[in-house]
Amino acid sequence: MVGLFPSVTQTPFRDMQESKTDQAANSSPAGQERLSLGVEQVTNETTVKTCTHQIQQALQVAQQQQQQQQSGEKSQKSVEKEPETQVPVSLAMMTPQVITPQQMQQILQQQVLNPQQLQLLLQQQQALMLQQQQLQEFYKKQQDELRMQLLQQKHTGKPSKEQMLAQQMAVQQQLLSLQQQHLQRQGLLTLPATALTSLPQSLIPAELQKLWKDVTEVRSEEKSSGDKSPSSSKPPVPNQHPSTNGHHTPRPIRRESSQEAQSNHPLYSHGVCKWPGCEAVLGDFQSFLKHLNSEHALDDKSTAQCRVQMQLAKDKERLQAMMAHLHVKSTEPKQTPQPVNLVSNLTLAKATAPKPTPSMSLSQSATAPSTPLTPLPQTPSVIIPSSLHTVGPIRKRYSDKCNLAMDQDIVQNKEFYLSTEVRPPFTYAALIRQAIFESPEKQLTLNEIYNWFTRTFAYFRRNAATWKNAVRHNLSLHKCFVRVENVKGAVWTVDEMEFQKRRPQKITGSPSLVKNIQSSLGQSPALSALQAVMADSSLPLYGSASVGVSSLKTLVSVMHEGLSAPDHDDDSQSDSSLDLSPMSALQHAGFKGQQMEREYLESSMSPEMGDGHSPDLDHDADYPEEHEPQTARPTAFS
DNA sequence: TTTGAAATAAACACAA
DNA sequence: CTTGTGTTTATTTCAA
Repeated sequence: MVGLFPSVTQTPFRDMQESKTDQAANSSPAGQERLSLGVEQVTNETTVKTCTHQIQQALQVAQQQQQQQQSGEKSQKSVEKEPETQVPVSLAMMTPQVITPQQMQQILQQQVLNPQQLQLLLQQQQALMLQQQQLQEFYKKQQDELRMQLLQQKHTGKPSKEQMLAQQMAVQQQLLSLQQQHLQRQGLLTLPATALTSLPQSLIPAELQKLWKDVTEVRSEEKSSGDKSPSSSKPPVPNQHPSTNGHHTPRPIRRESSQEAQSNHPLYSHGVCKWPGCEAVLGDFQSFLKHLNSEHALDDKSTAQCRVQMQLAKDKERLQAMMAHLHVKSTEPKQTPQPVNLVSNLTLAKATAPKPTPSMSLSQSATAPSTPLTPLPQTPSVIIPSSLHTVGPIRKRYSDKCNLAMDQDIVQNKEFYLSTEVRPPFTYAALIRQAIFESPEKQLTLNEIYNWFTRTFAYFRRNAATWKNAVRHNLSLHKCFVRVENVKGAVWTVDEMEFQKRRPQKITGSPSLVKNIQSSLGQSPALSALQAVMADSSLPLYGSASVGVSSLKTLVSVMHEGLSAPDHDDDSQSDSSLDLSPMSALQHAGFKGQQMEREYLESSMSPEMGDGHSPDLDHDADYPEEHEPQTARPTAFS
């Protein structure tokens, strides 16, 4: 892809093309972060290893802050914003944050952290350690189970890394919910004092307590002497992790309570305080506020509880990252960075594809959220960030040859395609054919074909002018598409004979990939699409996950808008609601050879095939026709 | 290096 | 005149 960049030159349409190319090229800084997600992140042990790293990060952050403060600039903003949102969070994505006392001591000695930061670190540490303990238990248990299952599989079939990962993923999922239940049941954290006593010695020596004490003392001093904390002057940052380095974990809550005018307080619902483990019943909102201020004020306990919640969130993100990881690299764990070179990434992705992935079922189900195996509704959203850049032309598609595979793919990955702007790995011709086949009458008007595209693929909700043109072009170009005139106008049908005729001609896409499909039909081309997408993606998946998918999405679309110039319509929103109805009926009842043949014989040009069919092609019209006051006219230049 | 298929862009015709 | 539809041509990219 990149390779083509410099070569694009002489055409009169260069402008447009370049803009496209830019999009593609833009996606280059890809997977630096991605690489850091190793297989081992599932295991708990690694968390310890990374402590040092974390500390270093923390130090850096702290130093940064110090410099800023010293430089006399109004540092509040940056102090609060930058470190909180950037460094630590992405860091946190990787591992739970646990700091050894020694490290803590070191920080203290270096005095790069202010007391508040220290306090937070400590609190965080405590909460996390507690949690880690619990986690460890679960992990152990689950991993044992895993082992058992794998052993069993060894007898029945070949186990694969992917399967294992999938299971780990499932485990992680389970874990998350278990964790939540667990913690909530316990009223999470009667902490920290009680918790401290039960923590593993290796992690929680008296030393730490001492440090803690020091810190709290300092803090109270500061407090009394006039706390000019950022929080007092700064508007709250929504969605911000009060995390890692953050001053004032409880800040958001406090602010909320003071500002709160509406009663849709996130911590207040149906007369019950939703503070973790609280559940206090409070008649009205006022008393809730009082309760909030008195019971959940800025204290150690609250802080720790916040930490835990944060950790839960992080774990959730971790899970998502894992899932994303599995999508991308299900064939090859070591698909390394190559951040710039899309080509090599793509090649790599392709190169790995041949290896028949026995676990296709995994990726399949993973990409199809509707599948029982992966009930996680957010599945697509994990992928969204990367796929947001409308992936440019991936010249790796399944030819029409793999009709069956394609059908299956589309069906099985319907939600995936619907929610993710991945280019479907099929040719326009194949897609058009599919669209027509899915219609009850095996015929569609042009507009209905358009609708099918937008309805079925998120990808085709952009650049309408482009792909619509392509659709028309394909309809005209290929003999296999027959225009039939009827009362209502013209509809398009598929001449399957013709279609079959051209099939053997060629197979686009890597042969091995195709072979793969042929050999096991259940496989998911979406995987390859995904791979391509991920390879193309410029978004550091992990860094981004910490930002939050939705905000990221916004960000990316902004980027996208800024870069990709001329044509795209914003028609996509409304129809995200549309649902499975037409698709579920889509077990297209095979091809009626005779019908098509007849039409074929009548020659592709005969107007008035009559038949009066198409009584109701309007199953398309049921859909809120999203978009499209949009002009199909090229707006790019004039 | 050649070649064919597909994607993309665009010009043009024509009817509503 | 605009828009949607349909046809055609040219160019580019990719993979065999």
